[in-house]
Amino acid sequence: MKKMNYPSRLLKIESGQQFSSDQVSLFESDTNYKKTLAEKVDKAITQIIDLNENSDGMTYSIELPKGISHNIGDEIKSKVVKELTAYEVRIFTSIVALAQLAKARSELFYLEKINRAYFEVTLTQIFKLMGIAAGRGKKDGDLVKKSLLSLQSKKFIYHEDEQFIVSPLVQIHGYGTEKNIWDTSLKITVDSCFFDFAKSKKHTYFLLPFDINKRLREVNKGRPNVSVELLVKYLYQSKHCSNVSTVEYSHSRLVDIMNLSRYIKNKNYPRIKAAIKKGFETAKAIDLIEKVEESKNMFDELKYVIHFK
DNA sequence: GCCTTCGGCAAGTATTCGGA
DNA sequence: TCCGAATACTTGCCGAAGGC
Repeated sequence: MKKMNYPSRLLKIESGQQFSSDQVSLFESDTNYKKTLAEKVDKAITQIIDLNENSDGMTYSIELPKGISHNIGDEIKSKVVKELTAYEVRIFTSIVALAQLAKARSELFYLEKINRAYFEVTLTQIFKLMGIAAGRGKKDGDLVKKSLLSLQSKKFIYHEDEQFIVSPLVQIHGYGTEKNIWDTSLKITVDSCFFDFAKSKKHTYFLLPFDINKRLREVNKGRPNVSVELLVKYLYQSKHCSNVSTVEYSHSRLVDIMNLSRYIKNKNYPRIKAAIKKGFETAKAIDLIEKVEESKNMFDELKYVIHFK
């Protein structure tokens, strides 16, 4: 198996794009809808603050999707909102791959009542999919463990049928305390958005190479950039879902999907272009795209025409 | 003169390297 | 194999520069 089926829905949640503009306008116009969401979010925030105040060294947090305006003060936000790191994005990729491998071995179990899937993994398996060579030191193990823990203490907001869900996407149940951290089996449950591929809907997933994290590590040294990792996934999605060899992204769309508003917030505008450039350079380096041309769309806005390999 | 933007700095984070 | 140091890169912040 060379490629995994990556659920499009998960990618949307990762990049804060889980609500369409139609849904966003519904939140703004439909008071009932808005109230339901606000109540859920408020409840989650209270819970997070509570947990953080009485915590065991863990930091709990929430991801707020784009377009959903909610009255949360900056002071509260700084306490509860923590953006996804590139490492966490890579963990998502690894977990999707492992869930799929478990499914192929009939070792993935769907728990209907909580709409989650259960399976078991080892740190060695996660390591391999993170692209880190086996037999590395304790420090690397701690790093992966830390990201896993950070992911499970992070709540995401999304939609399941007519229901709002505010919940972690990945949860680890029963961490092994054995000395051999590498081959201890970790009991994991993931939300249903991890296994959308099980349904027969067309284009609810796209193909992503199993060794994508390894390739990304090879071409980019040092601390990884979350925007670059997200763009690469979106480009794989575009390639999978399109019959033509080129695809166009407007500048503002890239700012959205790459979550570049963090630079706008700090007025670091040059970093936006730099991040986009680095994203394309990375995609070229992993042989995903051939070249990118800059052009203008019908609204005279900057757009990028991407030629796939 | 005020506001926006830039660029540099320090702190934080991930990775590699090399000595014990 | 482990651990700290060095390296590479990101991020947040703040003051200086520039435009209106």
